[in-house]
Amino acid sequence: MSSKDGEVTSKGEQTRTRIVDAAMTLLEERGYDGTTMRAVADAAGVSLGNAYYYFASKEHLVQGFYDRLQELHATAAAERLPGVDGLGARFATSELAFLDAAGRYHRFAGKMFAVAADPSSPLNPLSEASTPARDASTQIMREVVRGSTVRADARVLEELPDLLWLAHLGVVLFWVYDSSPDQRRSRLLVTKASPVLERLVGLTRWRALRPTVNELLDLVAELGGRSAGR
Amino acid sequence: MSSKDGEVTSKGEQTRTRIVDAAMTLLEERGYDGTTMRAVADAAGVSLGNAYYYFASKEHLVQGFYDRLQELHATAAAERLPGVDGLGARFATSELAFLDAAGRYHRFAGKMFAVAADPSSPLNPLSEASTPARDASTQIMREVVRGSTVRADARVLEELPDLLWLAHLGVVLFWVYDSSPDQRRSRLLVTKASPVLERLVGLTRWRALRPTVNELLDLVAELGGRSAGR
DNA sequence: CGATGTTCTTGAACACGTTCAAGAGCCCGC
DNA sequence: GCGGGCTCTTGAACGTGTTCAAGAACATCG
Repeated sequence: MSSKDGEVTSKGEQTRTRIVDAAMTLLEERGYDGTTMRAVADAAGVSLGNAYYYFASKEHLVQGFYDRLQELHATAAAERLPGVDGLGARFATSELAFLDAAGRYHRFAGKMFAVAADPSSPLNPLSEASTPARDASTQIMREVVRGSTVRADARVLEELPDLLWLAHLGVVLFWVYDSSPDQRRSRLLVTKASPVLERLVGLTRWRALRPTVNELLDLVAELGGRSAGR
Repeated sequence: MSSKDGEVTSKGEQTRTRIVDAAMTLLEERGYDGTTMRAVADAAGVSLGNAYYYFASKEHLVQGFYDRLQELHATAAAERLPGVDGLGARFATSELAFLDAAGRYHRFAGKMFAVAADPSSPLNPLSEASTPARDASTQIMREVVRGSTVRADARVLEELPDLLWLAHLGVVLFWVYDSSPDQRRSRLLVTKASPVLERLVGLTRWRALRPTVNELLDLVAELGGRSAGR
């Protein structure tokens, strides 16, 4: 693949990194629209065409940012989770970690989200290209569930990480649209909703609710974690 | 407003309509990206700049399409709802009406959705510009609830139209990402989920669930129907 | 060393969404 | 009729994301 040896940073890889670094700086400085491919190329010291040699599109370039945000979330969550017990508290911890990590990028989160919402975009959370990012995210939720002392219906317990991932998407959605200062309302949502979530999960052990719970789970299972894809 | 009399179609209004018509035809024929502003202007028999006199942006133009789709949904739902009794059945009827009306545009629904997902877009369901469309949509849900024989907790009953609107957004979301032939899975979702939804609503009358239900409603109320906006 | 194929780089070009100054058409009061 | 102020219309221009043919730099093999 490379000329030299097993060294990770071939010439091309270095250029690629320079481009991503330039892009991240500009994204934070000028937002999505302000970050033109020409500006990125200039800042990275390469020609416009060269940037396209490494990244098929602006969206592919932005995915680099997206992946890094995911990492920040995973790291922060792993740091804070130990010692936290209840399911609700653990979920809240994870989500607050996300809000802290993502806060500085909130101003262009909307644009990012819009780009990601396109099913044909590589940034789409359900797309092939972001399978790693999605897996990393559900992994966090698995950790949230595993360390908790929650009791629930067995099937629910099994599906819980995926369900929490959906809840996380909901939080992200709310956060993206949150125009309150410092996104306080998003934090409010997380702290208020988490106990309710825990209570709901606990309720699934009730005999009388079993049929309804099973109906719900069947529904989720049948429609598949991979949403509506074939 | 117009030169003539109370006639609805002034010169400008006619041109505006011609442009929207051209846009809808092209959207169905060529998809979102294929529908260039130049092509729309050509098809409508006006200059490019003229199209921008009537629509501030491509997104605003597409909103014309969006509004019409909403109308089609409302009309179709109003046609089919009479005689349908249960809440689940009524919701399913409304949603299937939507799926039928929207089906032909599914191929570019993703792009539309992506554009709409941008908080700064006029197409965004929570934006100022789409207040009418949103109201029209919740109106359908009010009708779904009003005609039904559902029994539920009083507060739930009051919030139900808004909650069903959220459920509708969920259906739309699923549909957008539905790549199954003829979007069969979306229809499956609607037919399977509607009875579960009815059952859940019915459960809210249980004494034992009252605290949890109230917690949930408080949460929804506090965070506001207008999502995270101030 | 020299030839050959691969990787990397360039700048020009294209179509697009959008803006804008300029003008055409129209209506009203005089 | 005619001036003045609207509404409506135009075409050129700008900056954008993206493509592409061409060449430079480099690696590999004889």
